[in-house]
Amino acid sequence: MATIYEVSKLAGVSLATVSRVMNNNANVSDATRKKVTAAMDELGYRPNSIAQSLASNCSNSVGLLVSELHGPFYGPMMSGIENTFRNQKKHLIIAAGHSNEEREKQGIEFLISRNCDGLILHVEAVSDDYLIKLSKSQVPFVLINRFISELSDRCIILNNIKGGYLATKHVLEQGHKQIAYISGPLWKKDAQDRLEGHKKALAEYGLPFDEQLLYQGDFMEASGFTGLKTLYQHAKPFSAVICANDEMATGAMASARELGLTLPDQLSIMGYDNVFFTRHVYPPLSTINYPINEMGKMAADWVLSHVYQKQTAPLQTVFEPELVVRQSITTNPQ
Amino acid sequence: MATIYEVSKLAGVSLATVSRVMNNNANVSDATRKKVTAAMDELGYRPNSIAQSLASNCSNSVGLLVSELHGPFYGPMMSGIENTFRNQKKHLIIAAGHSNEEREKQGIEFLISRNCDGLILHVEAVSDDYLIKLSKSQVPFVLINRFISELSDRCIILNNIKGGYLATKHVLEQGHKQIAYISGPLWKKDAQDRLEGHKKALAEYGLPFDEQLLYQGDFMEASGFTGLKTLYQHAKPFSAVICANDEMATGAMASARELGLTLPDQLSIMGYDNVFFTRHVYPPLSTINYPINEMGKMAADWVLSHVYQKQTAPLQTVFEPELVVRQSITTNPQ
DNA sequence: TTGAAAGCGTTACCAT
DNA sequence: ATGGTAACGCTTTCAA
Repeated sequence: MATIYEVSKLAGVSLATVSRVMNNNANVSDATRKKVTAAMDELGYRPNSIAQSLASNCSNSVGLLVSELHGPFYGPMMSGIENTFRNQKKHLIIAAGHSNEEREKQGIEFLISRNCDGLILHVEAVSDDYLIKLSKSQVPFVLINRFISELSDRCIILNNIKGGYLATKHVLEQGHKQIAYISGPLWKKDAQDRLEGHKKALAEYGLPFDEQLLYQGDFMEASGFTGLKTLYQHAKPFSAVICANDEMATGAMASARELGLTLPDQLSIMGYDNVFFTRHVYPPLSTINYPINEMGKMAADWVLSHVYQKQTAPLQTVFEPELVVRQSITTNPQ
Repeated sequence: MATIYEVSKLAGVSLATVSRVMNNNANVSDATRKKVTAAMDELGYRPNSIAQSLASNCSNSVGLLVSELHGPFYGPMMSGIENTFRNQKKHLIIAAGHSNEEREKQGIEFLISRNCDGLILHVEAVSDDYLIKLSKSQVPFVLINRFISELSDRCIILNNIKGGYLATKHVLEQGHKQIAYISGPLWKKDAQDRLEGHKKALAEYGLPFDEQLLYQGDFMEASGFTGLKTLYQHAKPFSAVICANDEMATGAMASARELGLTLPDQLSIMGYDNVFFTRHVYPPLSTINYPINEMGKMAADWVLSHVYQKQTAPLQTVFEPELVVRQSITTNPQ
């Protein structure tokens, strides 16, 4: 592999000049620039990005930590991010945190040890304090789907209260009055917010919130399954169940069928996230759109702007959810 | 950030010695090793991986090119890969090729320009020749889901003929005799193989293969939709349709419902890949398992073994598909 | 077992 | 506009 040194020799110029044309920087005369590029072509020269990184103290790499690489949620997010970075010649180093505190910390450590210039973090288990402390350190980072007031300018989030509100309002508008709710784990802010939105909509319709109609799940499919089952067996009757995410809604669907209910006639089900497979379940699931792809892009823009001082479209920090009506909610029940 | 130099000064040893204990290499006396680690702790020393890479000519990074970062197929593959690499302190640089020749080439170029020590490629659009040429160059790479005989030792593939055979055999065993087939794009080897397996099973049951019952799709959902529709409207009757992947099967399901068919009674549908959402469609889709997660891990092991000379479990190059029976195939039709 | 010193391939500052 | 040269932080001979 040819080095900058050989290029400089062949072109009859100094190292510095070659470097200048590489970074098509500074003032280089057209004549020498041509000489140099010709030499590069002749030698098939490729800059060594590692040497560049060392000398410039900039690795051009940004770390991305997600909970899982699989699953319907992270794919679109990573897509958006990868795309905007590649156009900018930055590269993505990806690690998984598995929603587990130790592994999230390890992942962050790992990314930092890889000399990432910046980090995009989708973390769930690590504490606010940890992140606040981290923010005092070297590496700049932006958070997706997490709000910490001390770090509010670097939190890219969805308005979950509104999303929760929209979901329940839609169900109410279809005439449902007895509505069960399967929440996420309530120590998570997004789970709280979605529930809060639910209550808000209920209140707006003059309906009391009934603890008996609430089941606390964990955002995973299985908890939707058992959630619906326990609600159905132990609670008062309800004609609709709202799930705090699509995975649980899917679990609830399976559960409903096992209970012998025909969907959506005997039970309406509402999801949240608009994960891609919700179109494919049967009946197609009504849900709340979570523009995770756009939010990923925004996180990438944040990094571009804050870490690399690039011009980007104006940064936006909170995104708005939208109702997606499909066929899992029945009208005028009973 | 402390450097190796400061550590050496504090510990009262040379640079070389510090380097030795970092790579807990060579023979270093316990005494000095202790001194050095103590100094490191005191300074909070973290090795600079970029400097290490430059000096050692090893970036400890491996490039992964997939078609898409989202979608049900690549997630599990990336998961398997990330996991085995992180344990080995290697990191993954991910790029997307979008099943497009130019972008795949760009992606590979990009990864190479990032000084990856090795590459894992899931490419579809790039030619065999290109890859053969690439194999003569510096970077070692392994291919997933692609077979090139000249490169057979670095092709990690599924036995698709067998998979296609298994799928059709299962349908035949349930008593179906008129079976339609929606294939992938037939210029792709895997699509060909799956179809070949289909024909083989048919032949085994003494049934002729009927071109009229074949629709060539493109592995995307929409083609399953239109595929079923055109088959249904123009072809002779059939009681089952076998799709060359789950996405198309999902499209076919939607199509069937639009045609007013009740599933699975009036039409049995078979998928391929066992992508995770197949459990959630209704009726749950019978399909062929594609152990993509394991294959990803194997690719990672290949790299570990061939690039980093690490000991790994024995390498396996072709994987076997398995039948997954759910509820989308009806028994004894008509 | 340890140390000295020459790289690794760039960038960036200071001259000219 | 161009060149000289010291970093960048580590690894890796080669000697001792």
